Order: sequence, then C-alpha cells, then structure tokens
Amino acid sequence: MSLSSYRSPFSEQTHDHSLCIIEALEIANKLCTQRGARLTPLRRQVLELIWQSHKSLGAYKILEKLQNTQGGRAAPPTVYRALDFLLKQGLIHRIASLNAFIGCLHPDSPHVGQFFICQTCGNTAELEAPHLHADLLQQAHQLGFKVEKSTIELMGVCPHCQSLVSL
Amino acid sequence: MSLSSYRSPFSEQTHDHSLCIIEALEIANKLCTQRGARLTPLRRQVLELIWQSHKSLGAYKILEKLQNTQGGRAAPPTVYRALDFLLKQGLIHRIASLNAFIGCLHPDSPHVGQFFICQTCGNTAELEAPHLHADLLQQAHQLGFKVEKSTIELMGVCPHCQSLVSL
DNA sequence: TATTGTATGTTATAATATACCTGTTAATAA
DNA sequence: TTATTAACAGGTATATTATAACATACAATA
Ligand SMILES: [Zn+2]
Ligand SMILES: [Zn+2]
Ligand SMILES: [Zn+2]
Ligand SMILES: [Zn+2]
Repeated sequence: MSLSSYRSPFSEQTHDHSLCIIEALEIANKLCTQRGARLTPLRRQVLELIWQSHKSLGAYKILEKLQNTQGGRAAPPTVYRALDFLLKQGLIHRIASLNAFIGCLHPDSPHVGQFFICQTCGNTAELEAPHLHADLLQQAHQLGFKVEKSTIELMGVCPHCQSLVSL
Repeated sequence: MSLSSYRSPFSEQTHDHSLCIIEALEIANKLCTQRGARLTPLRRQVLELIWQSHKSLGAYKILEKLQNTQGGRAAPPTVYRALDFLLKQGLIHRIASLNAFIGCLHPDSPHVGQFFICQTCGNTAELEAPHLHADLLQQAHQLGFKVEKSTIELMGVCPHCQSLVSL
C-alpha cells in the first residue's frame, strides 16, 4: 500500500502527477480509517495542497492557498494544526533545512525520511535506504546513543536540472 | 590541527572543557591567518560564546549574551553577520532542526557535519563517518543526483542521560 | 439530551532571519 | 603621507516561521 515509486519526483514533466495526488489521498484515507484518525476536510485539503507538486511547501504558502480557496478566513494556527496531524500520521514530512513540508511516499510503514532536494527546481525525492539507516544506527550504537528521530537532507542538483545546465 | 577528540561532548562533566575552548580559538586564529580572513574581536567573541558548551546555541541567545557583555548595543544583524563569517570559514555548523549553531570539531578539513543531538541534555556530538557519507553519495550517484550540501542530524538520548533515567 | 473530547476559529505574540542604509575601520594605491 | 576603496559594524525596520491563549463549533457516545 505504498505509493508507486516508478514516478520519479525529478521527472515531473514526464509523469502523470495527478496519479500521485490521487494515490496519496487514497492511502491517507485508508490509513486514517484503519487508525480511527479523522482526516477532516481541512486536513485533507492541506494534504492535497502539499501534494500539488514534488516540491516542499512552506506553512505560509499553504495558508495563502487555503485563503484563496476558502475565502480568506484561515489563520496560521489552522495550518499548523493540520500539519501537526499529518506529521503525526506520517502522511507528510518536515524538511528542516527549508522549513517546509512534503508528502510522504510510503506513509504506511514507519521509516526515517531521507531526502534529496534539488536546489534548482526544488523537487525533492524521498529515499528508502534501509542499509544506510542501519549504518547510522550502528554508529549510534558504538557511541551508546539511542536514536529517536533522524533528519537527513541532501541538497544538490537533480539529473534533470544538470542536463539543462549542460545545454 | 584538529580538536582533540578524546573529550566527548557527552561527558561534559568529566572533561576539562576550558581546553576545548582554548583549542578552538587557537585553531580559528591559525586558520583565519592562513587564509587572510579577519577574525575580528566581535567574530572571535561570538565563536567563544558558541564554544561555551557542547550544546548548540540559537542566534538570539548569542545576541543576549553579547548584550550582557557589550553593554546592550548589539542587534540581530550583528550576530547573523558574525555567524555567516564563521560558517563560511567552517568554524561552526548550523543545526537546521534546532535553528542553532555549534562549534566545529575539525574546522581545518572540509567535511560534512553529522550530528548526534541529545534531546535531554542538549549536548551534541559531531561525527566523522566517512563511509556513511560515501553510502549517501553512492545513493545519490545512482539517482544521478549531484550532492552539494548535506544535513544529517540524529536526535536521541546520549549515554549519560540514559544512565540517569535508569537510576 | 446531556456530556465530553476533538477540531476549528481568532487574536496576539514569540522566535528566527534578512533588507537596507549609514558610518567606521583597515588595507592599498598614488 | 594622504586619497581611495573595500571590508566591517551599527541601527532601524521588516520579513518569515511558529506558538500561546482563549473562545466556539462539532461529533461521538452515554
Ligand atoms: Zn508526481
Ligand atoms: Zn532539479
Ligand atoms: Zn568540551
Ligand atoms: Zn544527554
């Protein structure tokens, strides 16, 4: 029940992103139902806004978009509360180095997010790299350190943007 | 010309931290002289404030401390300018997940910082884990992604704080 | 229906960071 | 030495991100 991974975030031009959005919302629905969590219209709308692209989106951008559709009524806490819910349900991740939020690619299995963020186009890919995480945990173990949360964010240039530069 | 690493950040009680401070300032001096960069009194003072402990320090905490010693004159841009300089010289790192800054343990060799941050005591250890970084770079290579900057921050509980909990 | 917990609305404010303009100091050239 | 220039620092205002505190609406269930 994971999002299809054959659609690379770095080829937004060449994949049908509407499928990403539909899948993400479907999975969110299923997971919340299973857990007895309430994916209210507001929370669903925020999740949908975040999934508009594979770029991370700041809280105040979300607020702006909400106001455009809702009729100017939303305030910051509205957005942050919805974000908190989505974070707790594992439906989105926070990108600490950008103060922004992005849809999770595999919200059904608890995991640590590892992100590759293109500095040029902003598209962001979430990686599954279990052995990498295992390495980190081993390092931690040697130190006697108990890891509870990890932030791994690599900034750089995606293949698509590299090909544009070399033209 | 790296800071002595036998003093663990997680045993602040049992190491002579004044040696950490002295070494850090000495190395900073040497590096800046070598590079023709100017470690002005203000920049030096900010670096010294950051090195007061192995906990990361927010810009506004630094500001506060500056004002206590300087006579209340400093403003935010003063601090941020000094921080920018220290970051560029590789003398400090920014901890994205805490919006805070910490002294670099080996400022002489360019490297990616990997941090273990104790959620209980705040002490933070910077790790050298080259093979871990190599792993990340290989992942990136497979994606065709060119990494330019990495943020690796692991939150958890340090050995010292674990021992306290179990009492 | 009454009760209770969850969700949302509203206002104000905290915390972090930068833009912009002005004066000062330090290196370099004439 | 003095003139010129670039780096540095001060100061004010403001942008950006996030939360506190309190009030109201809604939904589940007893
Ligand atoms: Zn997509
Ligand atoms: Zn790109
Ligand atoms: Zn020390
Ligand atoms: Zn600790």
